[in-house]
Amino acid sequence: MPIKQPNKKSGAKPPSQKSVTSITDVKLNRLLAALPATEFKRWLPKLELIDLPLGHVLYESSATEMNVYFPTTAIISLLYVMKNGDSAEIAVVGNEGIVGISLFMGGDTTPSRAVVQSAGKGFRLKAAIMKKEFDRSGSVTHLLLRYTQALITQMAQTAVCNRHHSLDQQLCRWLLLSLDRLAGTELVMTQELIANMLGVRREGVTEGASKLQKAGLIRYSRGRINVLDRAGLEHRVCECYAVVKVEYDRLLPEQMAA
Amino acid sequence: MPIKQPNKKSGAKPPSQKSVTSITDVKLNRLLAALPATEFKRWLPKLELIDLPLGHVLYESSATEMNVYFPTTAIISLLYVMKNGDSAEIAVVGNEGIVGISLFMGGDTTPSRAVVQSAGKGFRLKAAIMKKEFDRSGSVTHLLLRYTQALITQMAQTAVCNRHHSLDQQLCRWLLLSLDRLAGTELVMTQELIANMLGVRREGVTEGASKLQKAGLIRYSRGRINVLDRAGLEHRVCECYAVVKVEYDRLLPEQMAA
DNA sequence: GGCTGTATGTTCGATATCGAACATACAGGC
DNA sequence: GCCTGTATGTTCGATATCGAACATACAGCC
Repeated sequence: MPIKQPNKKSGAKPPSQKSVTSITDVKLNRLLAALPATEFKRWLPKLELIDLPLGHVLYESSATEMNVYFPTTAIISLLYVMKNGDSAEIAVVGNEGIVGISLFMGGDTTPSRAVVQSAGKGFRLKAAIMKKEFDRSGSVTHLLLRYTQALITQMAQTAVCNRHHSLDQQLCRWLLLSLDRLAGTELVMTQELIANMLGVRREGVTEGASKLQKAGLIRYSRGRINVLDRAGLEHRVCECYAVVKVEYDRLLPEQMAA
Repeated sequence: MPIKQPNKKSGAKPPSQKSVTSITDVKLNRLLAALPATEFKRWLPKLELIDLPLGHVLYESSATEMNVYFPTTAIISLLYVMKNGDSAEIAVVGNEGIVGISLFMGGDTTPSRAVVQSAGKGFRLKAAIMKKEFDRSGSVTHLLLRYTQALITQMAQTAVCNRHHSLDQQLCRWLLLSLDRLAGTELVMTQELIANMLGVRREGVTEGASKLQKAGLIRYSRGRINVLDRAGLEHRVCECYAVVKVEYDRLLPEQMAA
């Protein structure tokens, strides 16, 4: 069962793309939507709507992280890059979450990199404001910490999945995780990029995707993947997907799971 | 450079093993030692010293977690167990940390299991008290969150390591992580158990350990491993060990890094 | 000092993924 | 409608780890 998404892409916003922050847009992010009214009102003028183009780096491994981001229609990938250039995604963040948790966790930075995996929009909040707001209200603290725990589960499960499951299964997991964070059924994503995220060879992804296409579950061509049979993917995926999904549903506020 | 440990095992406590909680013992855990004086005094009578024998399960995947634990001389392994019985360690906690973070993160439980990997002692604090104390003082909140971020780094790096590094390198990483959390240079641990933690075959560990022994870095026999050349291990280990080490030193309070 | 259980060692073929090199084929600009 | 770059497909042998079966060897108990 997919996380339902508001039926709205980056479009549907009339000529009013001025500096006025649209409440409707802000509520696309489910953490922001879950804020108590008081906080929501206070945050609103501080939130900057920004474009997140494919490949854009929100923060780099060792750099001081200056802001946090609340994706609305974009998907952000958190990945670790090693000295030799090898990389692996450790978690993915969509409109259910926030990018830059180390800011309120107290570390300011983390050794990971945050990259836009699927283009879209999101809101930015300045570091100083975020820190202050985190401590100011218990509900904000608890909301963000519950989200962080969900994220921890995703990371841990990724570790286990990397150890024990086949590339094919991990590809299904990755497709489903992305699908849950998108409005439609089309992913704009080359196999090369997927390989980078999963930390495997591009050829491996080609083989895996080819099997899925032959089975009629997906259809792809030149950087566009259409999911035709979501249930089919769920049938092939390893248990890791469900474990993470259940934890997200359990930990995130009611209105968010809907 | 190893994390220095107080030179004290489970021994060194005179006939006074009554219900009186020893301040010296409590301070063996570096999070507890870093508490502000006020909190330390308040917590002291609530902390129960307990034995943590090898293999003891502190909490199970789905069970409600009733307490948190501050290891002093014991080492706890956080592992995920899959339906088919395969498992993998996602992080290890020693006297620098706390077991049961999901309690104050707001989830109460996590889909992981906590097992004693190296016998020793630790302090237990009741769930209700922990929750209240977490919210009561900003310094406690921040101390525990900084530790949590360090833990997150360890998990993420484990995920990457599982993906990209050889069994031999991971074995070195595992030995060093354990060594950092022990007083001496001897690990009481069969190769079978190490295999379980790493999520690999026992034979693989035998081969890896055999190489290390032939190289003169360790010596082992029937469940006891002696590290003879720590620097040699550090020379063979992958970068993952250092990344985690640096983050722990950076994030944990001064007196802890010492 | 022999018995027994657990820990470690060794071997086999099977499999998944890798690394590299190269073939095809589509999309968009001109 | 052709050219070119990027995306995808295919093949090769090399390697690491697996799964299973079996051999050895030490420790502690009687």
